[in-house]
Amino acid sequence: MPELPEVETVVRTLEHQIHNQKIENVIVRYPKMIDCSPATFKKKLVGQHFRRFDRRGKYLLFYLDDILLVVHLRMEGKFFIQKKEEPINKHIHVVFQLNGKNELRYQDTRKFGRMELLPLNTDLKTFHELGPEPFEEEFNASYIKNFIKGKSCPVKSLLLDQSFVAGIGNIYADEILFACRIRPGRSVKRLTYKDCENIVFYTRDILIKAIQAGGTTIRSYTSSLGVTGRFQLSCQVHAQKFCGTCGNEIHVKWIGGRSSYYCPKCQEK
DNA sequence: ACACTGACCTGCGAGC
DNA sequence: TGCTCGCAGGTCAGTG
Repeated sequence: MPELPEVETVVRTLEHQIHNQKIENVIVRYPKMIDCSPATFKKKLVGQHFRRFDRRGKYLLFYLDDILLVVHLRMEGKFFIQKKEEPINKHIHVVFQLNGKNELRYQDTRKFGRMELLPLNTDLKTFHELGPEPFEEEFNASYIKNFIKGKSCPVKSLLLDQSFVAGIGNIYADEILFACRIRPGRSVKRLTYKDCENIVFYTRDILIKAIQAGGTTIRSYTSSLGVTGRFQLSCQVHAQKFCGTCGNEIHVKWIGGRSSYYCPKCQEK
């Protein structure tokens, strides 16, 4: 699933492939995917060029000449650069026809992804109620201590809360907590200052390693150039049967509406 | 204000 | 074999 590292990989790959390309036409095949009418969407995008590429949390940011196109891939959203004559499968919901032979196609089996158009000067700091980026200095142990004051949720829910820190999803939340030796169900009330320091350290450590892996393991699909960095970080606990460290059986618990994987031996309550 | 639940979607695998 | 059912996961609206 696209979390921060995968979104980062997609952004950098697309930047390489379609920088300065012009949108000549837009076809919206599933209107619920966008935040306005297909006619408006098309009108605002045709004639624009892809000038700059960035990421905020799990959101992809495409800076065009006069407008900002924001895309959230949710669970299964993928971008492909394909030749215009290539057949369009039923899961492709938005097509950006570019100058030249190619199209930028958005595919999303479960139709969960969303696209929106915003002014170029949109304040990304408070955008979608997002918290700091994991690599910003603002995300530190004192910030965490302050954020959890008066709260009582499980620490797993804290990591998934995008207003706490932007970009962590279910898989990396489990991996970060394993590295910190904290059980996902532990209340944030029981986090020590040292735990908070560890959360900051291992969040960055794991995300950096995942980004690096994403940069090197992009898989090409059969007839098209895949732009989704489908890396799979070798997980220690998430979706594993046995602990990568002690070999103990991994437990799965339902926390905050998500399955959470942990090692009862390596991670403390 | 905070915490939890269901809706949004489709494909896949388990169980009958 | 063919059916139903539950699960996967990010975000947000709605409820308690």
